[in-house]
Amino acid sequence: MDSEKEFLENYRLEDYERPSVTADVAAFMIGSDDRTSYRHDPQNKLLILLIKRGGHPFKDMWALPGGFLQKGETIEQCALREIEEETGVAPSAIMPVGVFSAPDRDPRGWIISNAYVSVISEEAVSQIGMDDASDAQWFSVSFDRSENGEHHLRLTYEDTVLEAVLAEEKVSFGRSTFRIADSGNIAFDHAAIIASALSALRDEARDFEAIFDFLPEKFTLTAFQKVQETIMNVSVLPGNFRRMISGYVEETDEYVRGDGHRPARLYRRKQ
Amino acid sequence: MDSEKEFLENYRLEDYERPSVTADVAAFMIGSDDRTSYRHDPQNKLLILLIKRGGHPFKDMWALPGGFLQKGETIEQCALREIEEETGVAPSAIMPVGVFSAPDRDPRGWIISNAYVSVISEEAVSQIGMDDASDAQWFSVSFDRSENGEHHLRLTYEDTVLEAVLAEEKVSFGRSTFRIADSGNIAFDHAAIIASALSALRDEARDFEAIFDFLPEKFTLTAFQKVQETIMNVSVLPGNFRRMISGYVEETDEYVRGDGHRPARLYRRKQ
DNA sequence: CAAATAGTGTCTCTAAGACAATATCAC
DNA sequence: GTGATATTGTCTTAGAGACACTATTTG
Repeated sequence: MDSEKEFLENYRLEDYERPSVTADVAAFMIGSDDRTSYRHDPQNKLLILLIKRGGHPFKDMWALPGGFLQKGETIEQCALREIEEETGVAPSAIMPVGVFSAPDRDPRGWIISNAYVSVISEEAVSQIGMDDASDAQWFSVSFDRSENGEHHLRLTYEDTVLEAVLAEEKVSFGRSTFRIADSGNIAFDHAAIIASALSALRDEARDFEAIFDFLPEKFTLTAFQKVQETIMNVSVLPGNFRRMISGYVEETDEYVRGDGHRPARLYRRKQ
Repeated sequence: MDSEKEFLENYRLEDYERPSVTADVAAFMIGSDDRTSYRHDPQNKLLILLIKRGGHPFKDMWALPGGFLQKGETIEQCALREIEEETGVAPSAIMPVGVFSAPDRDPRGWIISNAYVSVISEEAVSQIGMDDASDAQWFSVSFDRSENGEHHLRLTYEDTVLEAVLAEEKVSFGRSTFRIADSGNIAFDHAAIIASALSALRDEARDFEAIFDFLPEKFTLTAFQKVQETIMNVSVLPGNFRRMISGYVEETDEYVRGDGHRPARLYRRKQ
């Protein structure tokens, strides 16, 4: 096994005038904690898929799933293909986040990354199952703004904690990008990509449409609300939430029972 | 001057595994009509910059300004550079719209386009001036949804009318893309890029932040409102508009007089 | 019955839409 | 004065936040 230095000396993108192009995907899922009592409903967690790198550069560090654009496919197809290769599941939704093209972002050379957010429903993944020893794992996500305006991204999987610090930089059109102050041992510039992906996800989740992609076809309104709260990191009073989404969903005749409290009606997406 | 067929036979992107990467920019400006009477304020028009192609493919057709990503620059820098090369003016704002990567979108070969929206203030452009015989011209824009759900994009400059028809296709996250039904003699897939750019611009203009990029430092509230209405293609009662933006602007002590009616106070962006 | 969630109703507050009324200038 | 835009104020309405109250289940 050669050193990273040796590896980089031997690795050489030939000097054409074209960059290599990749798609990197921030794939999110909503997971559930164990329930603490027979009647207490479980808490939700926002999870993101990371891959442990097997080779140089950034060997043994965690990175977003992604890969090179191949001839004959679109960049969206590339992003979908990469997620399916890693999880065995096709994401129910995909959305572009931005293009990361700083010339020095990849030590191998001139490689630009098209970043995507994708969303996978919990039931699809649980049917596949994921090996604990696998190099692909779901990390629990927290992303908050601290007092001094810095953003702290914290990704946790069992004993592994990746904690990155990012500075938000306002650019035109009222948009913002993230500059890495501390990569927290996340490979490449992926800490910044994850921060942008979370921002994009939260922006979209405000109009409820993105939420359905996390849910099965039929769901309780409380499940809907918990997903929304997990993504947005806010909380709404249940009565008000029901009123807000009433136009987006329709009743079914089915109920969920056996949870130690009043059964909840199942709803589905309207239209 | 050889034919397009001959040109394509001689043009050959060598068969590496990497695409060529371009930035194409939809650069918008707000222009003014002539005033119809001494006391009537001029109407506004939304304008977009197009370049007449001098070479194959799509020779003599109109296209968005753009060009190839060069080593050592980011894709945003490439987009800014292309606009400045064509207009002599640096855009006051730039925003990514999407990546267009269909394998057959460019007859020269595998070329993917990073699309950007940019905004240029009228005063900057009018100082430069633009030659009527130039291959770069500002086209007036109209973009509407017809009864059957199709979108009609109409770009006009003097006698030249480009009229494209696009179908809106819903993709995940409540987003939509445009498929070209009739390119209207706009080069490449640029009709779809322009439609996406207009959608993105209208999305952003809803929170007023994007509007400031079209305006000089000091402006009247009516000028602000007209820009917003021109972009969004809606109209608001003046009294209500003033109330809505009151939090975003602050008064100056200056007034605009000489327009055949009551002078208007100049405002500036707050903060 | 207790604890938990499911579901309904109502009061308040804010922001947007409609619209009326006044102000001020160039000609 | 006339016709245009500038500016302010008020009435109404729609929707979100707060909160109280009832309903229904499991252990």
